[in-house]
Amino acid sequence: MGRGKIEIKRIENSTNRQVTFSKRRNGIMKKAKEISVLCDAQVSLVIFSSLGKMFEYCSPSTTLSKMLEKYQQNSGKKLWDAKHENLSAEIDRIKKENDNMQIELRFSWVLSRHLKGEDLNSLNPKELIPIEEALQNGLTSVRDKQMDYLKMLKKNERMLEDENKRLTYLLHQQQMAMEGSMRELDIGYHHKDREYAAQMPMTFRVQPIQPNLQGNK
Amino acid sequence: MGRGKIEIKRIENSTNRQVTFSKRRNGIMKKAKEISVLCDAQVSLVIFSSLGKMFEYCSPSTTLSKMLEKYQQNSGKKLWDAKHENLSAEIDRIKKENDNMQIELRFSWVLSRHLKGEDLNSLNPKELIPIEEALQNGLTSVRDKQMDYLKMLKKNERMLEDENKRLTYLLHQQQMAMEGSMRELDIGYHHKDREYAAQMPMTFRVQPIQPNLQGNK
DNA sequence: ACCTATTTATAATT
DNA sequence: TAATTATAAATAGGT
Repeated sequence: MGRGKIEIKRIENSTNRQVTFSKRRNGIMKKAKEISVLCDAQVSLVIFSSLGKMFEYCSPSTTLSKMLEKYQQNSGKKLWDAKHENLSAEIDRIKKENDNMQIELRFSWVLSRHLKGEDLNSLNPKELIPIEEALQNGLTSVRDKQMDYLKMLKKNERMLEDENKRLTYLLHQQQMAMEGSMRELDIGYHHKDREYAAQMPMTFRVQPIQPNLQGNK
Repeated sequence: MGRGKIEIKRIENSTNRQVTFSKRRNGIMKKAKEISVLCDAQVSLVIFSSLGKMFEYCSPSTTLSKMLEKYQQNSGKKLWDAKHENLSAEIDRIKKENDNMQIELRFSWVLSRHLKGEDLNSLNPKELIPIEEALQNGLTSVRDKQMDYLKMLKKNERMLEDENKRLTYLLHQQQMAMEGSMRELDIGYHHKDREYAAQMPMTFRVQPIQPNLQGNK
């Protein structure tokens, strides 16, 4: 069917192979269409080239999905049931995980409730004891922690107060020094001290800090 | 391609159509095989005759399932619709549920830990307050419940003691009555009282109950 | 991609 | 239905 007869075996020359593929692909597609029309048949044809490019034909009266459905009915072979079973298994796995978590959650939830003193009627006196202990311990821990925080705050406060005093003192000293040197340099402007102070940037004005933290004796 | 040219349209003569189908089916199958071999291509071909008979070709290097898998990847079309979609949706749904539960579980777990006085460093002082309150309430509830049980036990104990006294009294009376009537009926057997008592069923012997419950004053 | 000699497929006939 | 055969169609190799 050409200038020379060819053996049906892989064409080693890559270019030739490509060309032949293209020609024969067209040919087979055409044949598929023709048999569909002439013989009222349903044809589905999927071709992948050696480079992975895909080509497809499906008779106009149907779809690939329908064809495959019929295929399964006809052949008894399962095309997507493997996938299907994988998914089902996945579902089972996740559901199990879910159940376990639900149990854990329920457990944790019940414990929380008991620790909050709720739903105690479901417990017998013996079961109340560890709960009571846990609560006692919890309360102790929480109060210890609060005490820690308190101590920390007070310590901080003290440090800030000390630092404040120090700064106040330093600034006062500085101010005194400045006023002193000004008086020496320019006695005439002495009466304008208030104006001068008003022009001074805020950062240089000395204000004793009023801590608003509540210290208890 | 034959003794005469034919138009590509449905062959009305049924026999001719069948014959043509058969011939062309062979032809197309052969072509499919050839392109597979010559061009290193993968071909899947499914044909249904107008009477529903199925014919199939698939390149030896692959299977229909694999081809269809590749088809889906390549085309983005979904072949295994409803069932598959449903399962996937189910998986998504359950996974979401799972995630939510995990979050809840984590939350509940952290709360439990806090209520047990663990991991308190992750809380700031403000957050400690509700925990402390919850613990205080919990402890109160638990102790109330314990007190309830105690009261119930003591009440029970009292009731049992009273009942005991009553029964002891009744039995004693009965015994006295029996001994009296025996003495009247059979004075000669009076000295065999001890033997008689030994043959008496245990249930009729009066024993004062010794409660082993610890009553506090 | 086009051409065309040649092979191949197949429509009509037996 | 199967074989035959004349002819249409497909295509290999060349340009």
